[in-house]
Amino acid sequence: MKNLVIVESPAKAKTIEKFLGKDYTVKSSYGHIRDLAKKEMSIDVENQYEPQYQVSDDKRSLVSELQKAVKSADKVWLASDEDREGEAIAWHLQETLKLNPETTQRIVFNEITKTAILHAIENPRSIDMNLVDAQQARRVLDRLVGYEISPILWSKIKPALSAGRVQSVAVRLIVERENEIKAFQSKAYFRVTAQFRPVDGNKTLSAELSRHFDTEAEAQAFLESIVGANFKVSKIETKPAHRTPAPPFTTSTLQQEASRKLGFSVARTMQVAQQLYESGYITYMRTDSVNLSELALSMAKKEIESQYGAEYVKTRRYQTKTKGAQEAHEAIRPTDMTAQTINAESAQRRLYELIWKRTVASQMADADIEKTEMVISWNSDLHFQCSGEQVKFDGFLKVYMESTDDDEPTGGERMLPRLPEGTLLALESCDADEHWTQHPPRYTEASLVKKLEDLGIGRPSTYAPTISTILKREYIMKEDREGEEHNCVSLSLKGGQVKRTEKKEKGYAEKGKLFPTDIGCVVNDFLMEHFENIMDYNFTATVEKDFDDIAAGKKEWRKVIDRFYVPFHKNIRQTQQNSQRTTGSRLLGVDPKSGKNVYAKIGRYGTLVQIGETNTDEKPQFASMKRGQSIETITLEEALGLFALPRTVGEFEGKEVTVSIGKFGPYVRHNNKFYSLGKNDDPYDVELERCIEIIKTKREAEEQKEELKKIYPHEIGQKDGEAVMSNIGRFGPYLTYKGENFRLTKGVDPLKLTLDEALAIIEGAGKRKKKK
DNA sequence: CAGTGAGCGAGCTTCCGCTTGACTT
Repeated sequence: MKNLVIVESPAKAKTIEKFLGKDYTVKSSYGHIRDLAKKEMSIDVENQYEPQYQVSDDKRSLVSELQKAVKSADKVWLASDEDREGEAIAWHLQETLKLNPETTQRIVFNEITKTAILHAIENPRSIDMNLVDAQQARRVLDRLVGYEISPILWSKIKPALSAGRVQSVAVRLIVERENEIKAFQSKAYFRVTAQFRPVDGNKTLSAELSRHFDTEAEAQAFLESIVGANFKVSKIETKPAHRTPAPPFTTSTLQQEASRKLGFSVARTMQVAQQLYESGYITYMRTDSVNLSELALSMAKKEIESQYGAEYVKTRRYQTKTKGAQEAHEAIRPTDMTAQTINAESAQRRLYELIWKRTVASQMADADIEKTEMVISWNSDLHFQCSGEQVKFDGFLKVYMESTDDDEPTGGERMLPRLPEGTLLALESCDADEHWTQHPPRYTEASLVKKLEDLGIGRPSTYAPTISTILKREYIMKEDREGEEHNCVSLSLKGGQVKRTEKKEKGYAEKGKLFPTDIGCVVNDFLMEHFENIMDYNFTATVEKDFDDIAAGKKEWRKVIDRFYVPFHKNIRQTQQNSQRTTGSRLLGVDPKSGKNVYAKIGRYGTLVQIGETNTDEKPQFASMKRGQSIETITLEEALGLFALPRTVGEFEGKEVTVSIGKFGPYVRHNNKFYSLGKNDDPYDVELERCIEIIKTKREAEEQKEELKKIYPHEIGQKDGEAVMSNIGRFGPYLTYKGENFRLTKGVDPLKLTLDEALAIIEGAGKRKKKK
């Protein structure tokens, strides 16, 4: 072996190996190989913030494998990504593998094409320590912030909470949006639409009044005022317009569109995209760049020409405008543009088709549109207006149209009849319909990602994990909510008469929206009070400027960190000493039975209600809140209802049946045995019948288990004097041979396996193990 | 396995950004 190339991703390694030929071996580092140790701070604050790096446990065998490869290579090429993290990965590799900086080649390419790679090989450089230092500053800052603030939350609010530069701001966005919604006052208004017909024609025309009315009386008066009025077209204007396609996908725009068009969660999009990437269908899916390689541009051009004709081609080179973008990769695109679809399972196929359409459309001509605006007047200051549009040349619209985040579906644009100015119109009907103003929309996972990206917070590889972190910490919840119901009045003018009807209407339902929890709100308030600068939406942008200066060699990373850390750490010490324990406590009222106060607050294990005072001789009573209850909305009655557990539901087989909630959730207790309640059972109103059903089901399952115990472990046969056994475990059936376990694929009946079949499975699994 | 919430004090929790395969009984 002459040349060893190390890249970050194994799929990338496979592709590159094909381009480079047999003189090159390409291996992957699987991302970072070293990091600050997880257990403690691992930053020597006293000694210039010296970081203490450590090869992570799961990377140990990989590192020794790389070490071996290095020994048998003449030359090592470090080909990690061309960005801050990639440069650091190269440096960590150089340090860990003890490579000689003099002879080690650092190469970069931001597209995986043969020309780009060969060009890179011809232009090696050495590691850029300024860029590495920028990464070290980023890493150290994030560790200091996360590991110094989190313990304060443990002592002041609740154990196992966390804070960080990215996650805490994400929670803040959701909490603040919820506060806006709470402060929002929905107001009724009347929208007036009218149907006209040209006096000497028969095609009707729908138009909207230029203003809304606040009250029914105003709307009524208006409708009465236009009875018998003479309407005419006072203005008609036709204007040409263009529409341009959206740029190719980045991680964040892919997540947004897959959410809107396919209903995918952010995590699901990334999981499916990873499968497409590993199968070679698309380029790398974690990118902030909208750039397409020259190869991609020409492939797209050819494909559009042959499918739609040359007039549909427009080669476009997009500029990335995202704050803090590092552009180490191409945009997300199909590797083969001639494949409009692929033969794969539904989710992969649909996501692929979305990527294909978006990429191809981005290289297509503008759509030419003709917009028509019409104004209808009568003897009044007000007027009716309508607009229409006609597509003259569809261009990219033939392939793809981006969706929007608006909850309100926009009416399809229609064509207007060409009526000359002065045309007299007859009023067919006019309706004034009551509507209610909508509160600002809550974030979806995807719209939160968009907001974070706009603020320059987080990276393509962390958007999905950030959302799952704040969900896991229970700072936020993902939920559906019905639209608010309103009584809506409709006034309809027809034949000179106004008719009034009234009906209940629901606002737009919200699906998969992000709501803050009590804990999320309390933690957010605490952080806003004590760590305002970290919570500032511009904090990341500000430190990124410093990182850029470090990368440019204008600042020293340790000094940048010192300037941040000294005041930050002082604040940490003061907050730990001076701030009160925060529980978000709210007084609900007085318990009529005992005359004691009832509170709702956060405890060590979640939200709870309490009767009586703490810090008195008499111990207060506690009860956990139910799902869906919150400190802010729970009523005194609901709170008192929570003390109904443990509850006796009746008798079964001569023994009492009680229901309560334990450490592991709600349970039924009978004859000193415990049975977990189902997901949909409410311990506060579950009935005896259902409890007995649960008890019987569990008994049956146990009997079945006993039966299985009689059959297993089952000996299939012997080989080399050792038994081949099958057994049933927690994760399904498996085989045992020579002290090792082998999993069976679904649907295989271990009792029907022959010895030869079993040995084949064992051998197959053994091979896979060796490969690693 | 089937409280816990006060207080005592042991030992635990925690960040962001790169990248995939774990493989249990």
